[in-house]
Amino acid sequence: MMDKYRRLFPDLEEGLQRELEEKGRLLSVKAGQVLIQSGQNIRSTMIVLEGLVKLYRENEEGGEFFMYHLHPGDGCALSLICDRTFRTSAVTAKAVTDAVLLVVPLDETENWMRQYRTWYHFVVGTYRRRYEELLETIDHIAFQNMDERLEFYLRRHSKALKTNILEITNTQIAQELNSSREVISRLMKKLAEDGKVRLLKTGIDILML
Amino acid sequence: MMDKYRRLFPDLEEGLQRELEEKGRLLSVKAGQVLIQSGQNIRSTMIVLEGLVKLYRENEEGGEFFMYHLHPGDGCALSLICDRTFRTSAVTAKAVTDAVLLVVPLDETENWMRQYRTWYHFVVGTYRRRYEELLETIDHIAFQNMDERLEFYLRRHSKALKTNILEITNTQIAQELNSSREVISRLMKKLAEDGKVRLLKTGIDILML
DNA sequence: GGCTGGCCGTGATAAATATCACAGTGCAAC
DNA sequence: GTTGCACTGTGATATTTATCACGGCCAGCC
Repeated sequence: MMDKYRRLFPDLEEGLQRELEEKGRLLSVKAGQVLIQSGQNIRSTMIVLEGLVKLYRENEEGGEFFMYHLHPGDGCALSLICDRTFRTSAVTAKAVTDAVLLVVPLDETENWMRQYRTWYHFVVGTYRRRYEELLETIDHIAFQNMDERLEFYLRRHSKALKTNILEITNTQIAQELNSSREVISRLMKKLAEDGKVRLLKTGIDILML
Repeated sequence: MMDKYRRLFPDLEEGLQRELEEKGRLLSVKAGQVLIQSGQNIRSTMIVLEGLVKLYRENEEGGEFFMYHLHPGDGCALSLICDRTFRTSAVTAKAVTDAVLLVVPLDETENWMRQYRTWYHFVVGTYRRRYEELLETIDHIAFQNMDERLEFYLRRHSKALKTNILEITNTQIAQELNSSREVISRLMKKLAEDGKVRLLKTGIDILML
């Protein structure tokens, strides 16, 4: 299992590699399992080695809002954020598929930052990518209508899961876009009429990639 | 002027302080001046020493969207992001008031990251705070209606500018919230009726803090 | 004075989205 | 089979926001 690193991070310094194996803890989780909940006090960060994790934002009234996915090799920029006084709203991480995570105590990482150049680049890169994804997300809610946002959502998920066929309910999509089932249902119908998707008994076939 | 640091960053290591004075360049800008535009290739980062800077997101059709302010002592998390291939939409930074910036080449900062603990904390802290503000912004566009967003906007700006009286036009607010002048005008009227603001000839008196 | 341009307010209307009510379908449990 | 449950589709309607069209106000300028 430890050789997973080598594929995901081919250029690790030897020392860092040893430290990761020593201090890191492997964690296997089932699809659907919640990894980080509301303002939990997090004292470790995690890196996805296998599977897919999704992050979303929650508010008081149970609304949730999809932010982005973490793929194998991605770190969680948020774990560096979560150890703060949090308000009622929060960030939640959930495994989309079965997944394997590498969990590292935050005490270690501060030193690695100084000692290992590749770790530094990894952290900075992680922040940068998450930040850009958030910006992209903002673009979509700020500037686009539901139909465009829905298309984007489908594309994004189809890409993340590497499949044309999404097994996902309209209800779920509505939640993650903070819309309502009926609206998604109607928009989906239009997408089907436009030949952009095909509606299956159970799932959606994305044709528009 | 260089003693500005001491107030903003009282705990700098001596070495870092010397480096900042040596490698950093002071830059004075006028209110309204644009500091970072669209996918410019940025090779230096900046720290606000005096004044107020605002960041917003732009899209193709000239829409803009206010993200957050930078206050004295705040660094620009984005300059670490901007040196990437950018799409048509981009981030823009503009001085709200006359301002003084400290500009530091990015080549230096990577070393400081390893050498100086306070710099490390400064950078991580910067990322963390900007990230949180983005999340907060997302909350507002995702979960709230215009009236609530407007209130939040007014509060935020009044706090940032440390004044109850905002000299700002409805047109401008509409742009930054990606709405339209008429909508803001009507909502503002309601806010006035509710006693939350007072509309002056030129400006808005915020009563609701 | 009489333009002009920028701002504001407002009614009328349109478009986008949310909500409500209800019926249908498939499926699993009893 | 029938009951319950989760999901879906759809019409009717309400709410929110955007757009259009207009007139008024004020400051700067010729």
